Parts: sequence; structure tokens; C-alpha cells
Amino acid sequence: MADAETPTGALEKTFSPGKIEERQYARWEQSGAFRPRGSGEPFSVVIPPPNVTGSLHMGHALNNTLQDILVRYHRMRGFDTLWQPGTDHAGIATQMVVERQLAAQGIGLDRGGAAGASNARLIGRREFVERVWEWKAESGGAITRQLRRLGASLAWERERFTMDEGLSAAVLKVFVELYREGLIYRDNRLVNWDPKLHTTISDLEVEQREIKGHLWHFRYPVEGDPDTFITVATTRPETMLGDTGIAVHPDDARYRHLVGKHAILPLVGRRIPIVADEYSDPEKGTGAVKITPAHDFNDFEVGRRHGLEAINIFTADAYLNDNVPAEFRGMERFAARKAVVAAMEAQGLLARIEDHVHMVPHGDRSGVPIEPWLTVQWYVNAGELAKPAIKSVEDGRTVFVPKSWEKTFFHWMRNIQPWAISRQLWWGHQIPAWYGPDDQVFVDYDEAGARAQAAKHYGRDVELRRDPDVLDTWFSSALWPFSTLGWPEQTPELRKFYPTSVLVTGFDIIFFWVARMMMMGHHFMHEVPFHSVYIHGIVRDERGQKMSKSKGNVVDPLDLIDRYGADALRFTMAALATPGRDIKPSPARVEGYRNFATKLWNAARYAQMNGCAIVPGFDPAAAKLQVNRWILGELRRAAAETEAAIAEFRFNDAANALYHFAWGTFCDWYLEFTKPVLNGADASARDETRATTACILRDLVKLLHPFIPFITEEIWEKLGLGEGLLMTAPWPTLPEASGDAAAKAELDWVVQAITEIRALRSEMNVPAGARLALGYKDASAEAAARLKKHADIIRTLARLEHIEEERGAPARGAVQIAVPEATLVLPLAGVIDAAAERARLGKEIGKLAGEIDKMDRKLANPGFLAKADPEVVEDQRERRQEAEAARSRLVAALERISAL
RNA sequence: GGGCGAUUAGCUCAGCGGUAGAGCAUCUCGUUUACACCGAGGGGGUCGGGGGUUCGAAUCCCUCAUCGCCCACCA
Repeated sequence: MADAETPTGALEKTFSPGKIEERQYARWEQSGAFRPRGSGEPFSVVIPPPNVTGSLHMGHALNNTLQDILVRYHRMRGFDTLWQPGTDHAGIATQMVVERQLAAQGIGLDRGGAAGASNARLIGRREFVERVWEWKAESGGAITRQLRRLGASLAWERERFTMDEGLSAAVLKVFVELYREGLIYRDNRLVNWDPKLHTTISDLEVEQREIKGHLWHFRYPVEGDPDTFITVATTRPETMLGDTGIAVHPDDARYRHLVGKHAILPLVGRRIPIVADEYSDPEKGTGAVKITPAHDFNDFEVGRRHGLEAINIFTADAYLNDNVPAEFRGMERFAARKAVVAAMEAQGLLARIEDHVHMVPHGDRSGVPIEPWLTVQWYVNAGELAKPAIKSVEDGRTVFVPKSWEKTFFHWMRNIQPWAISRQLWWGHQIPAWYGPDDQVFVDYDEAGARAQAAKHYGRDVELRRDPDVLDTWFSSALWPFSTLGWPEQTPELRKFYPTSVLVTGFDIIFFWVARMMMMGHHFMHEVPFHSVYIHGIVRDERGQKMSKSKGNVVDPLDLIDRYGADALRFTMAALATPGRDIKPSPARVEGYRNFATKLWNAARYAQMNGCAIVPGFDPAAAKLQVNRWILGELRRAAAETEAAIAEFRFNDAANALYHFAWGTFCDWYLEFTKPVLNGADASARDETRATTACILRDLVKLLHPFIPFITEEIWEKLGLGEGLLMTAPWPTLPEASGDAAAKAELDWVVQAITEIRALRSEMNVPAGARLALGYKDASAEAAARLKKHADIIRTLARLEHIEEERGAPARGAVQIAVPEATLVLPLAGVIDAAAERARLGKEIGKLAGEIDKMDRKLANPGFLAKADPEVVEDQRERRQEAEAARSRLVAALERISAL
């Protein structure tokens, strides 16, 4: 077991993520490395604040992994990096949770509604809010602990909460200022009312659900003519009790004669006018539509145009109120529906009932149908605030990635409606508005200010009532990029880190959050809140379903971390984060990347066991051995690909480039190539290889660190690959070295030769342990030189006894393989028979002939020669030549065999 | 009703104008002192259908089909 106290030490035989993660995270946090370093270009990211009482789900795991990759990458590149942490008070969500807990204890909220009246004990606002703070204290640390387990390198000392003192001050200032500018105002209009939660919700919190309902046709008698009826169709019979008109289309000949007359509203007896309005669609229903201005958004507009009365018939619980006939009062809305239909039928006024599928608005939190309800609420003039936000995206000052989201953003922003911000809840920022006896409103920073205003207004001191409502949670989140940096104080952090560099989030909150941050950022900071917005996909389950508790298909990221380690989960997230696509992580995938971590671990162990260590002053670019120069070139290519990919948020490409380099190139080839060297007699070659291996490993863990920080930090530490922490080590700079191309050409050829020999051994079922000689014919001088130079490597990896130049005819039973510039000959007498070999060669030749034929046709095409890129044509010619050379060597080989 | 995206190997997905790829699964072989959470090799796809543009199309355009998501006031 390794000694945790010593900076370097032997890596343990098996890689166990759990222990490493805890220890390394503590080292990072204690070192202060999460803080901005204080110098360099700023790079800043604000976390999308999770609900303070929430717990980590897969969406968080994805979102925060990607942010951490960007943050760690930039930190290593020398940026003054801040990742701002914090949590959100999540008004409705949190209030619901605590209400439910209280209900379980028989405690209800004294909010004046009918619901919950059965509770034994009712508590008031102050006590409830205290309970919520208690709940926050109890559960509030969970999410931040879980983010630590993921490895998130957030500047924890700067953690903020949307309800903390500073952020509350920011909210207050924004509200008061917008009010004074006329951009926040009160209005009496229809709102989306949630009868279960007893609060207004914004348009965005409403979701349309498809409901199989009915279309009821009611006959309304026309006044003054007992035999004439006008038939209306409705999906909501109960609202007829609030009807104050009937609308028909002005061009609808069926009803033209009735326009201007009145109908008598059945069950109620009210005289209601029949009006002509474009809203009415002759194709729908009966072409005559009943108008209920107080309970339907369209009807409200129609009513306004024709001066129709808006009669509210519902209580806050959506029970019928006293504005309806006595027999219906106090009925719940769905009971009322049945009662109304029954009463209409009894009077012979129910014409018919059709099945009807339609969309019904539901509260996204409560899940109950919302009720359009006429009340006075606070609004933000979003249309005005949206203008500079739209412009900044048009100008490219804020860029969406992928760019296609800009279209969605524009569409919504250009059609934006006033934002209803007041909520009839207790948990949240209480609106700083006070009312006088005559309901005159006074908005100010505190009650004293409001009283002063009132005194001036009334000419005397008056008692004021404070507005009981709180603000929409998204109101405070909208300020997040500057409020967390200290605004309204002009802090050094605010000056340095605003605008932030990039916002990383899912598309589901573009409207809720991103758009509103842009509005507020422009208005109060006069600058975009972030330069780019990276929109990632949503995490779905393996069948492509959105994860949700109700579906029971939730995968717990903490469970995956327990099983496979945080690094494996992170790498999975990165590897699957293809821009613009949703993510469906499977445990098999996570397991695969756990295996990758293990592979890296073992490679490091191997290096350690072989005495590979950093040699001060050693420059791998000056290495003499071609393998060492080659691996450096491969590393350089992988690094360049990684950097390019991260710059464009192609996390998947970055992860894959590193995966393939680390496993497919470094482990599978380089470490195997160098085994003969490390076991060989040439001391200087050995030393050079050890030093090179250490350098490659050092740079590799640097490149991988943003993705898999824990294991790389552990390897860095245990192998003593550098000073201090890896997380603050400088990103590798790998300049191009001369001779790179030559090394690549040479080693690529060796790889190909070995691969061919291995394939042949496997196909021919050459028994294990059979020692073979390799001869080569027709080899060009270059190929012959390579075979000689890399004889050790080729012998070892292809499991050969020796290599020599074949001069005479191949021995009976020899097998011949064409590689570029040479024909390799393996004596397999007694192992395979000549007939089988002839067949194999014939097949190979046939395959090549097919390819050559295809290329010939292409090269004979005048259009291709004239119009294709000359490089492409040249490339095609070269490939044809190679194939031709290989074919003729195989034909020769076949002849040699046949001659035996 | 608008808008967006998807359809590529058994599965999950890359590739998005110039030789069809990866991981997993599958099959064969392998006790070579880093690693069986491994190594070597193999099989498997007319890139949803149909048109078009192009010397050349999985890749661009049109169209159809199927699936998914977002927005929308359809009585």
C-alpha cells in the first residue's frame, strides 16, 4: 500500500478510484488552486446554480464535467481562471418540498385557501420561511459535496446563494431601478393561475398536454325569438357561467342576421350580445364561439374589443365563486363541468357531444390544469429589455454553439411577452412594494423609504401594507453573472471577470435563464454576460427517454462514480458530448472508460517499474532513436487535435483523440517498441528511452487532466513527473521538430509490416510458440534498411526468430506478403499447405485487382481529371501505383509457389 | 399549424463532398514479468426509400416514410 504522506511512491497494483479521488480532491482544495491565480488573461464561468436542496443527477454530471474540462484546461494554459459556484433557492420547487414535509406532520400553511383546510395546525409566513431555512441547512450541502465528488474545481470560497445577503441586495436594486424606469409595472390581466399551488406562473412554466376530452355543443336561445337558437361548441362547459358574449365571423352568412342581437345565457339568464369578430373561425366548432373574457386568453382580447364584461367565476382553488347561480356555488371545476352539462341536457339545450383531443395547459410543477385568471400582478417589460440582447447575438458579441440555437433564441426573443414575475409564495425575494390605504403603491429599498414616499403623497404618515408576493426564482438567477461577482459593488472580481467567457447549459433553460441573463446583463452592466453559450444535449436513458423520477428510469451519477470512479464518468460524458446531440450514457460505456483509466494506470506502473523518470534538461525533441522521435510526433498530433477540439467545444473529438493516442498508440505500440530497447545492452539508448517515456507520460497526463483529473494527478504525484500539483502545471507546448515526418514514415511502415505478419499468423493458425524466420524479397533499399534497423522490434512484436534477406526461391510452404516496397516471406513448411496458400494469394490478388480497376475507371474519367482537385488526382494515382506494385509482387509470389 | 433534429455494423454512436469508422457485443487465437478491467486477429454495413446536383454523394438539394423534441390561443 502506498504511503499517503510521501509525494512520490510506487503505484499500487490495482487502480482503485475511490481512495485516490478523496485524497486528491482534498489536496486541490487545501492548496487554494481553485482560486483565480491573480495574473494572466481572465477566463471565467458561472455555474448554472443547482437547486440548493437538490442532489446531483446525470444532467448536472454532464453540465459540470464539461465546465470543469474548460476550466481546468484554461487554468493550465495560464489564464486567470474563475469558476464561480453557487446554488439557487428554487422558489416553487423548494416551497413544494417543504410544504409536503409539513403536510406529513399534519401542518398546513395559513394562506387562506380552501385546500389544506383539513390540517390540524396552520402556520404563518414567518414560521414557514424559518422551516425552509432549516431544511436548507439540513440538505443544502449535499449538492456541493456531490459536485466535489465529480471533481469540479469550483472556487468554493466564493460560493453564493440566490437568497444570501449580497444577492438579495442585487435583486432589490434591480427591482427598484426597473420600477423607477417604468420597466417593471403592475397590470390587471389574465395570468396563468395554478389552482393547486395558489400562484401565478409565467408562460414558460406552462406545458401543453394532450388531453382526450369532448366538445360539447350548447344551444343558446336568441332573445326575442323563442324558436331561434345559436349553437356554440366548447371544451369547457363550466366556463359558460362566465360567458358575456358570443362571437361569429363577420363573413359567416349563417350568422350574419344574428349579429347585433342578444342571446340569453342558459342557467344564468344573462343577456349577452352576439358580435362579429375575426377571431371566430367558421371552420371550427359551429362557427359561433362563446366568449368568457375572464377565463380565456383569446376571449379576453375579444371581450376587450367589444367592451364585454369580464366576470370571474372561480376562486383561487378553481372552485365556483358567488358570481354563479346558487346551485353551482362552491363546486370544484370538474364537478361543475358535469353539473353544467347535466343542467343543460335537462333543459334540452345540449345539442351533442363529440370526442375531442386537444391541448390543455398544465402547471409544470403541480401537474394540474392551469386556470386563466384575472388578477393584478407584477410584470417586466421584457420586450424592451430583449432589444439589446437580440442585437448582441446578431452582432456576434454573444455566440451560441451550436449556432442553430440562435434561431430558436431569436424567435422567442422577438415575440417575447411581458414577464409575470410575482408569485404567491412565501419562499423567495419578497417584492419591495408597499400599499397605502387606497392601494396606492410605493416601491422602495425598504419600508422607511416607502413610508417617506407615502407621507409625501398623502401629506401625512400612513400605515402601509407590504406586498406579500415574492419574485419568480428566475428573476434572481437572471442577475447571476454579475450578482455573484459582487454587484452592485464595483469589486475587482466584477471588473476582471465580467463578461464571463462562456456559459455551459442545456437547451431546456435558454428561455428561462440564458435569455433573461442577457436582458439583465445588458441593462445593468451595459455589456453581454458571456461571450459564448455552449448548449449541450439532454441526458436521456438508454431507450432515448428523458430521465424522470416518475418514469423510474433515472440513473444516479453517484452510483456510477461508486462503481467506476469519477474519472470514468467524466470521460464518458466528454466522449458522448457531440455538439447538438442528446446523450444516452450506458453503464457499458462507463465501464469501458473505467478500463481506459486502468490502462493508463498500468502504463504508468510499467514506466515506473522500468525506471522511467524525468531527467532534468532532457529534451525529447533531440532524441536519437526513431521510435522516440516518432512517439513525440504522435503526441504532438494528439495535443493539437485536442486543443482544436476544445476550442470549438467538440469534447467528443478531444476525448477520442486522447483515448486513441494513449491506448492505441502509446500503450499498444510505443511501449511495446521500447521493450527490446529497455532490455537491450545499449545503455545510452536505454537512458534516452526511459527519459522519453517519462516525458511522454508527463505530457499525456497533462493533456488528459481536464478530462480525468484524479488519476492523472495521482500518477503525476507518484511518478514525480513535475513540481507541485498537476492541476496548476503548465499545459505542454510541443513545437514541431525536424525529422518528424521521416520518423513517422519509418515507424508507420514498421507498424504496417508487423500488422501484416500478425494477421497472417492468425489467419494461418500458426501455433503459438512457433518460431519463424522472416525473409524479404524485392525489397527497396529503403525497406531493406528499415527491416534491418528495426529488426529487434519486428522480431519481438511479430514473434519471429530472425530476419534475413531471402535470395533464392522461397522454401516449400513459404507464405508471402506484400507490404509497400517489399515482399515478406515466412517459411511455414508443415504448417500450411501450398494449395491453401495459393488460394489465399489468389484472393488477395483478386481484391487488389478490384481496387485497381475501380481506380483505373476513375482515372480514365476525363471529368475527374479536369475538375477534381489536382491533389486528389495525384493521390489517386499514387494509390493506384502502390496497389499495382503490391499486386505484381503477389503475382510473382504466386508464381514462385506454383513453381515448387 | 410552424420550427428543429434524427434515421450509418447486432447495440450505442462518430464521420457530413474524394479509399465506410469507433466503443460494446460476437467469433478465433494467446499463462510473452504493465495491464485478462489484457493482448493479437477476424466476421459483420447497397450509410431509411425515391429523385436531383456533381467528374465524384453517407456527406449538398428536393421529396416521401418513420421517430423524437421545441414553439403555438385552435372554441
